[in-house]
Amino acid sequence: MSEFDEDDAFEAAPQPSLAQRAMAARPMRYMDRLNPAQREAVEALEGPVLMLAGAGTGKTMTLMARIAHLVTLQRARPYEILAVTFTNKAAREMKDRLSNTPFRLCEPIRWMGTFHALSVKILRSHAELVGLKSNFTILDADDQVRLLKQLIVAAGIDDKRWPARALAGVIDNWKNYAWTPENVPVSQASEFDGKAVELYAAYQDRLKTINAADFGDLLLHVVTLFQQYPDVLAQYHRRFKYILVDEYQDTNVAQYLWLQLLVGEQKNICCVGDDDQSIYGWRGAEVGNILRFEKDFPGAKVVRLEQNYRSTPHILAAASGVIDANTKRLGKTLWTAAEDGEKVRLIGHWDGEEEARWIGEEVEAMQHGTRGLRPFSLNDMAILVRASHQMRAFEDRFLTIGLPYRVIGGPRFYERMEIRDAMAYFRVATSPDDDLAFERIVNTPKRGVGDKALQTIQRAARANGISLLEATRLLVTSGELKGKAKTELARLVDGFDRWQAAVRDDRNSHIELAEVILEESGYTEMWQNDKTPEAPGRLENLKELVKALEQFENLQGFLEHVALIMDNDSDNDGPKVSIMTLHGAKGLEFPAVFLPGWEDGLFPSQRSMDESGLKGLEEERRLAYVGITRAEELCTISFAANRRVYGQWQSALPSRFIDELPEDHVDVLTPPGLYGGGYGAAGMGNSIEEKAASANVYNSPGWKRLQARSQSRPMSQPAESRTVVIDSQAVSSFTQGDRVFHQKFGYGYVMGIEGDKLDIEFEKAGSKKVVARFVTPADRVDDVPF
DNA sequence: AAGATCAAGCTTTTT
DNA sequence: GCTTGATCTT
Repeated sequence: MSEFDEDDAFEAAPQPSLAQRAMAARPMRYMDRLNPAQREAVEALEGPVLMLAGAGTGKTMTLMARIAHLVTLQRARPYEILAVTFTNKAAREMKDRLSNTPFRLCEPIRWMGTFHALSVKILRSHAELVGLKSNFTILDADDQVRLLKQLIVAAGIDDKRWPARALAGVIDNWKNYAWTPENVPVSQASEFDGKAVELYAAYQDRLKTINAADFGDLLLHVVTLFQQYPDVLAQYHRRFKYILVDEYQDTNVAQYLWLQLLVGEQKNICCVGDDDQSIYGWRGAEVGNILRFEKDFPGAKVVRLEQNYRSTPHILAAASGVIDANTKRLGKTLWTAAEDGEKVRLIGHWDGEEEARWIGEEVEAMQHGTRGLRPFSLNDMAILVRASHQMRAFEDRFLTIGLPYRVIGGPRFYERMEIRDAMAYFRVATSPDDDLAFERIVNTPKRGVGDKALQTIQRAARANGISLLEATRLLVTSGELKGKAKTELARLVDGFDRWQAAVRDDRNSHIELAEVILEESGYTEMWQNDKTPEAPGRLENLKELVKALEQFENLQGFLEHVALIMDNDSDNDGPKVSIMTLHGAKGLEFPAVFLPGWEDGLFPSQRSMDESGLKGLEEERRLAYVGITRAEELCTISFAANRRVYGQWQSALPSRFIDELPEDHVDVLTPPGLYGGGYGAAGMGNSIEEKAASANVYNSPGWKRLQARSQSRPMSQPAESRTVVIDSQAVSSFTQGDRVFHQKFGYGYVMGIEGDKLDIEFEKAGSKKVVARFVTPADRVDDVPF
């Protein structure tokens, strides 16, 4: 891979690059945009620096200016800088922005990426030293659990009582602490019925034989590599003159060690973070790392960025009010020069559906400008939820009213069955020892291989110490397999021989190769013969998969990308409102933000509080802080009295965080469901009091205060009625009884037509009212909308 | 061995 | 309520 080319330059003397000379002509323009604190952070190049950067204080810009400064002053060449980010998104964004004005580094910072991505890069060069081959595959959580399950069963443990997922959790956690099986402290011995350490060791063994690493291993292996091979570490010390770390508050112990090892004598490390935005404690992140920085690096310079350029004063004040309730903080005071703007809006709803309905209408209204607000593009609006299952209510609603949306971080492209299958083929082709992948596709498409045949193969593999693929080859030639399974498997082994040879021969186009594999294996054919409504979509996805290959040099590079980078960046067509989790929203900003589901138990999440007590609650509070500070101009918080959980109705109290919002900065909107905003309440005979009593909701301090506030204010107008733009052509192209197809609901029949909506009885999803243009006649499923 | 029917567990967050 | 995995039936 080309990334490794500069290894040749490992020991070369620094030469001013073209980029540097270009910069010298127009020196340090990036400095012009910085405020004094930011400038201070940029200019403190030598020695350890901690940059405490509050939300929206221009952290990324400062970080990039620092990189530009290092290069301009020729302290380091771009490849001598190690820049670690927490997400791939952040890495990509920085790379993009660094290639533009005013930074304009023509030469990219090659060593910029997540801990995991950088670890892979390091491990590919030294895999043998940690017991892997350089073409090792990266297992995702799913593979990991499947492998562990095999080991649990093999150990004669009841996997019902001791589920593999739980063990995976334990092992992940240990890896977060960089504990190898030998290093797990005795205090942990009782985990998983006292079998965890033993199973962990077996798991690590197994990973080596199938030439694979899980996510935790990527960090762990680098740490052990550096600990055991000082000469290797010394190479990297010589290379990396400066280290920058983003989101330092999110680092776990393993990452902390990773950094400690990599920092050279000069301690040129700059860590950027915000303790108030530490929201990954559950994943092993240690806020302690950032709190302890000055102890770890005596003489460290600490710079605080406190001027916020993102949000209005009301929004900042609301966020501060919430986060102030936390106890352990380094302490920052955000301020802004911006004008007042709108207060944070707060609204209660009867149930989750009404909340979704209201937000849907509000989003539509805001597109055109409502309540004296400016119009907002859909791209400028986002709905941030605590847990991903909350997304469904919005998806359903938006689909029904035809509001374009995009789900960020939802079920991902690569997690789909067909993509995982296809990748399993690619994995075996590039890494023949990958038994897990082989197992996945050995009978997909159906090759007449059942439990019995598979067990025979596994036994042969274990007996001879070979991979499943080799074992299959053995059994096919020895004639131990019979019938359909024999001929089909012979073909499969044959196929892999050819494909593996093709992988090794780099004259081949990997794109064509991928197509050949999917074709010759019969995988594409399998879906072509499939008559279920999903089949066309799956074929479409496979095409997209092959198309995605274009951006990579080879199959392995692609597999690595998919394993590490889990986003589907595809849809940029037309404005859409975003739906994502609060965690997924970190680092993003939107002019208008909706924060639904502020109910105790949901947010703060009951589970967090049960498992981690006050610590958990404070992390939830930081999450609330992150949510509010995503908003630039308008922030709307809402809660529902009732919500369906597990299909069961449950009522909840408004979140305790609502009580923490400072009154002066909040505008209480009248709950439409309770005060005649349109749905439910009017004319149904059940008074507000009855509803309140039955739900036992409105006795909380939060609700009482809410009522007190709303009485002192004029009721705001219900969202003005809009004329719906009807695509009459689309409606009229359907008649009752038509068979239709819908992207989400599948096939169904038109039962009636109402305005621009069709009343459809879906085969799977039941009866729904759906906007006509989201439906296609069933005989034309090829050109589905979206 | 493949398809069908039934039960359980799930809903925190992600590299 | 939904999906996944396990068991049953052909």
